[in-house]
Amino acid sequence: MDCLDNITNNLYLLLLSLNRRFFNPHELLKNLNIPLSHAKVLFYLIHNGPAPISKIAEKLCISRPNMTPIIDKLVEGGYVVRFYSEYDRRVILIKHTENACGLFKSLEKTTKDSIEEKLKTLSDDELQEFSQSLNTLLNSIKNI
Amino acid sequence: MDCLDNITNNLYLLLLSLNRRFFNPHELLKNLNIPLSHAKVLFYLIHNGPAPISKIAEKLCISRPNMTPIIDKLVEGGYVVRFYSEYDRRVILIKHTENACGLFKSLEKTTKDSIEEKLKTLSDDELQEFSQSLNTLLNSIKNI
DNA sequence: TATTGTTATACTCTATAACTATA
DNA sequence: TATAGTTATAGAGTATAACAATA
Repeated sequence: MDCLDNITNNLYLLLLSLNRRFFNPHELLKNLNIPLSHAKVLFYLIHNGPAPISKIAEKLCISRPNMTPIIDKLVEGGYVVRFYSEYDRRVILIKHTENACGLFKSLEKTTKDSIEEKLKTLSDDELQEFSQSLNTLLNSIKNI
Repeated sequence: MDCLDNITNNLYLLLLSLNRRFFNPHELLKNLNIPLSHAKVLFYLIHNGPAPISKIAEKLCISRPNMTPIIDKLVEGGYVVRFYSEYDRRVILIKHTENACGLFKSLEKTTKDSIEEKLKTLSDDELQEFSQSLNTLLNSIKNI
């Protein structure tokens, strides 16, 4: 029976290996050719839906005053739109556009193509075993 | 038999999940309370040994002129030292100190503690299965 | 002539305090 | 009085071109 320490260490190693050999989200977002903070805002909106500026700032640890130029640039680029809340006229909500989705879709495709290239170096048997283990991990992680 | 597309997609999902639920190296380095570029230089030196300034700059995609203030700060903090190459007097080599090792060691401990906390929510059976799958993945990844 | 590291400088991103408008 | 978003502004990080020392 592996002890918890050992498993923890292996999971730590797995993360480092995956991030080195496949991709890490930080390097990935840099490939969008927009500042990292802008990319994080788009990523947040795509995964969480429209949100007030203060909420985005709080969740992403970006200071509220800096949100103004960030949103300005994203509006300029056609990646988000501003609209007032119906319930509180102080609140401005931000919503991502189809344009933003397209940006991330193409990034996802590039990444997956690169992963696929690397997986091809495994034999069929190895790949099958790899796939089963992958499914087990994904299921366990859902329970955490 | 799972197709390659499917496996690729699952690996992509695994990376995103792990980075969200456990840690991602970028967020991790931010916890060092030094700028990300400084942390990356230290990480590079610890994993690759002493190196000339231009080489570090090239590998980490940092412009050479910006290396000067970065190294200055790291020297100030006692994390690295400069020394001249014996073979080429133009070259200044950078070496990390024990101080830098300590910084990363404590970061690693904090991270592993947090991972361990999360793994504790799994049942013994789940944990055992998790551990086996983890080992399989680590082995396959070595072959990629 | 080419390369290493530096200086000078302008630009962008970031952090803090103070402001307005709404509640 | 408290909150949302903005403005103003200073500071830190980054990118480009030009420089001195060495090869």
